[in-house]
Amino acid sequence: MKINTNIRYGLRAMVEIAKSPTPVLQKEIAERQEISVNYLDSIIAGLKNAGLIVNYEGKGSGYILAKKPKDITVYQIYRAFSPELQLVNCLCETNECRRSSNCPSKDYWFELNSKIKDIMDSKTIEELLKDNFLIE
Amino acid sequence: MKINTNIRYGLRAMVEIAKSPTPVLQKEIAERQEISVNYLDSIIAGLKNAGLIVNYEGKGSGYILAKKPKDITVYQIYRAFSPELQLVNCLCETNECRRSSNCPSKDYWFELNSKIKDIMDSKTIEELLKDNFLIE
DNA sequence: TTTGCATCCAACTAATACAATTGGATTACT
DNA sequence: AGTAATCCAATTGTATTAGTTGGATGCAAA
Repeated sequence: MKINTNIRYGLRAMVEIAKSPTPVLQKEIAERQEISVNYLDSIIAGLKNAGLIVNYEGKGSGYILAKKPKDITVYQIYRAFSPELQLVNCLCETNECRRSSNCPSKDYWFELNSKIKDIMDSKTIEELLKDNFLIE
Repeated sequence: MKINTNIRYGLRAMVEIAKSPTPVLQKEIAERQEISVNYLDSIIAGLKNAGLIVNYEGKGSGYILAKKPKDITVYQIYRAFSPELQLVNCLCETNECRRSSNCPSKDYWFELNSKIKDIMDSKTIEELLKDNFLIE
């Protein structure tokens, strides 16, 4: 069970954009977060595609959040790169196995799945920054 | 984010053993759970190695739980096949990156990591079976 | 003591997923 | 036109995963 690079970098990029008072260039995110500019390409694409960030062209260009930090959750970022969380394949009706209707394991994985989703969906970028600010 | 086959099958095997009033042969687990006997080899080995099941030889042989169902948690089964849950590598001190001390992402992953561990460690085999029995 | 199961164990393979790079196309401001 | 940034597709190398194969070992009934 791991969090993959898309999501890790995606969250870091979002934090970087959220922290900045002015629009941020991809290059700047890459530098500040020490991520390859090229690799960041697909990360930015994912975030943009998911409607989490927008960019303007021309002078003073760069990326900004598409919504308020309090309206962006970690799960939204997760979803920018992956389909709905599905810890085990049999949680999806089309992949159910014959034992499904009476399977303690499946029931448990479903429960865990929901809880993880909840934890990710109840944490916003705003809270993330606030938590961090308190420690500094 | 996925639950791998070792752990899925491991949990199913544990449930199968817990449900049975008498010791269960590997072959029986395989049949009842529709898992290849051979593949089950390594699953059983993991569970046994972790001290979750034991087997006796001779007549009436088979596997039984090494502890009471109420003392076996899902996280123990997880641990039979993997090191401690570590959603992202930088949670481990030896893999920390330079930004670590002030990284909102890391703090969040740590929090999520703990919560997932808690959810897995607070669910016992006993509860798993009880929950399932209520539905039937 | 031989035969038959069942467990035990290591090596191997095929398939997939992951992280990351490359190279080039497009866009739009200067 | 030139430059810088974004956009996009294809490719690579590596690691992980799921699963198979084949055989060694141990025990007990015949």
